[in-house]
Amino acid sequence: MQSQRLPTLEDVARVAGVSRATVSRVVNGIRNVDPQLHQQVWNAVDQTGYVPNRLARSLVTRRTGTVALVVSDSETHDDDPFMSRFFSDPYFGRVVGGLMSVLRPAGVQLALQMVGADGHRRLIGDLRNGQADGAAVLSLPAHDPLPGLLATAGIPAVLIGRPAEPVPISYVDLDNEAGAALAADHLAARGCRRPALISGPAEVPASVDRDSGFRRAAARHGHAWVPGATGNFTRESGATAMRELLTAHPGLDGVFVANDLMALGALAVLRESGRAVPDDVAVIGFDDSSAALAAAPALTTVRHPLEDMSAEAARLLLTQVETPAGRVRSVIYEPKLVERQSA
Amino acid sequence: MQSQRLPTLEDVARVAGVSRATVSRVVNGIRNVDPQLHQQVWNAVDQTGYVPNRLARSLVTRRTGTVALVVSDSETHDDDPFMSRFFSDPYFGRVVGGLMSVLRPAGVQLALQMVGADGHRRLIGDLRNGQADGAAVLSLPAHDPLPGLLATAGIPAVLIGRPAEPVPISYVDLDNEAGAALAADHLAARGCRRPALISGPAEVPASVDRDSGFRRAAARHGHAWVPGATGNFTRESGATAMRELLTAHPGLDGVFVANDLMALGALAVLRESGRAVPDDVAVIGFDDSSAALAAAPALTTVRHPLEDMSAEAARLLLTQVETPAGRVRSVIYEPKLVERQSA
DNA sequence: TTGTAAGCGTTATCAC
DNA sequence: GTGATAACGCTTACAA
Repeated sequence: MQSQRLPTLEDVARVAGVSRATVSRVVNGIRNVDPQLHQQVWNAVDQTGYVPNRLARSLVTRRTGTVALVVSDSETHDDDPFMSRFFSDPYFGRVVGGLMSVLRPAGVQLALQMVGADGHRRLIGDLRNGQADGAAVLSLPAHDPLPGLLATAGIPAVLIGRPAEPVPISYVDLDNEAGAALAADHLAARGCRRPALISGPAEVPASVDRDSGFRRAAARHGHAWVPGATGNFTRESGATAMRELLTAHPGLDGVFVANDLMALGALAVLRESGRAVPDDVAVIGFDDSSAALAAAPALTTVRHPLEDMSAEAARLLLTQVETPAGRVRSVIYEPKLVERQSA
Repeated sequence: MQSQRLPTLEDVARVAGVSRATVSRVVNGIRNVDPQLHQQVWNAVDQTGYVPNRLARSLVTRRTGTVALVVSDSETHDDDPFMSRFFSDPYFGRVVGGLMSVLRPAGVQLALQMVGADGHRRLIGDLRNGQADGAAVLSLPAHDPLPGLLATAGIPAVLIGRPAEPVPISYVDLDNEAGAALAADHLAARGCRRPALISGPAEVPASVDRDSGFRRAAARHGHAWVPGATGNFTRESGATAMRELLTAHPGLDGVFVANDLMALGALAVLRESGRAVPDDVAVIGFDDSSAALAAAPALTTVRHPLEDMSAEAARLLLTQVETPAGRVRSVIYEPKLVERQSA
């Protein structure tokens, strides 16, 4: 019971008693058309239930009204399901929400494109072919060639999170170093004498920045060296890292954790170990995701305005789509510390 | 500096010294072609950097290799930003992850389609026009006409969460009533004498089922009536509801909350009020989302295997795309109780 | 202002 | 096996 063929411009034209071209003009709101016919055409559209075929339209206009959200698939190498981890991280949802908040009013749709190391050529080809009008790219592994490929292909694109190497491509980012410094300062101000650090994966530029930002600021406060452990941004990895740290440095009295999810894990381990937060150990997270409020005690954290950043990314992207000649631009957001109970 | 026109089949054909048709056959892996030419063609493809144009292809094949993830926009009427709320809820990410786990290996892409009450006709039209091969639809408001429209249009589609009214359309769902009953039973088994209930929004079928399932089971345990309050699935609304409940029924000793996020809010309020969980008040959530583990104490909750369900939804959808004639099917998952510390 | 006709890049149906 | 050629549904010069 396949549904019937849909009415086409041709059908509408026949009903309205005009040519295909005229119907096209009316449907696309082009002025030069007799009000009389204008009306006839719209009637015919209603009568036939005509809906323009976007594919056909895009084929000729080279515009799709869609942008791609490109997500790197490369982390899949950890055998554990990358996808469920990535997608259920608050990060993904916040980005989608932010993008949609400007895309939707603009009538632009979002297509999710997961791309592995092998898929680059295909992706670039699809984009150049007009599969989408542009691409928003989520934080990639450090040396991913994608930004460069997009740039040289001249595809409207914006990165969410700076590229690891300089590339002539627009991006939005947070000043991660400054954010981490805020955390170090706050810990120092509370009087922490033995701060420690739980970092994110070294392949992610943001991790690197948070790590160096914290260490640099800690050094300013007289801590030439800060013990650290590394996680992969999941709650579990945060717990593991905290355990390591506690074993090696039982006397630590403050810890900066590179994202809230890992901080949650750290909090749980501290509780198990009988340490009070913040009195015995102060904990500062990063992101101010929903996890921060869920934590007990509520997490002091560095606010990462991801929704705003993503919305801005969408605006930059849309601008680029309109004006492909435009300059490469970057927008850097300033983090701020959200003081709650954990530090 | 617009990038050049991409090579087309025609270009490849010229380079390979064959006809367009032959190139098409080779690229699409159709057998009847001389191994000699086969090689020539692939060489030409490499040499030119040819990538098939999906739009053009889809226009004729009526297949896009894309499915739509349809999200209702209707909740936007609460002025507060629906999008950020919806997208940052773990629900969204878990669904996307589940869908992708089967779509991605199948080489199928996902396009996000937000649709308001006005957008139905357009959406159906786009889908019938072959904008996507099928649609996965996320839990809609109770009386949304969309499922019916999809069914009568004969569009391959599957609902995640049952339709409020019977409609000949495939869906996956959780036995929400049974899940809520599990919670009621557990509370009774712990010896709770004064259970209470925090429900989700009445427009969502799942809320209704959890509500009725809990009440019915509570009745079996001798609680003819259970005091309740209603939230909207956000953490804050859970806190508010808990406050109401505590004011009206200070003696309650157990509460079933219709999702984990609201349970988080409830937990915070109970803590503020000086009540110990689970000793003074036992709390059971629903979903077993990441929030459940983040909670302190860790949340006892009803497991909702959303990733599995979404993966199954994707499989059902793909099957329907292959075999449009196929039967309407539903798959109902059994919930189970995950005992942690809050009850 | 309106119509005619030439594409957009594929696939698919034919003959050869 | 392979190559013309007609769709697919639309936009857009160019004519009228």
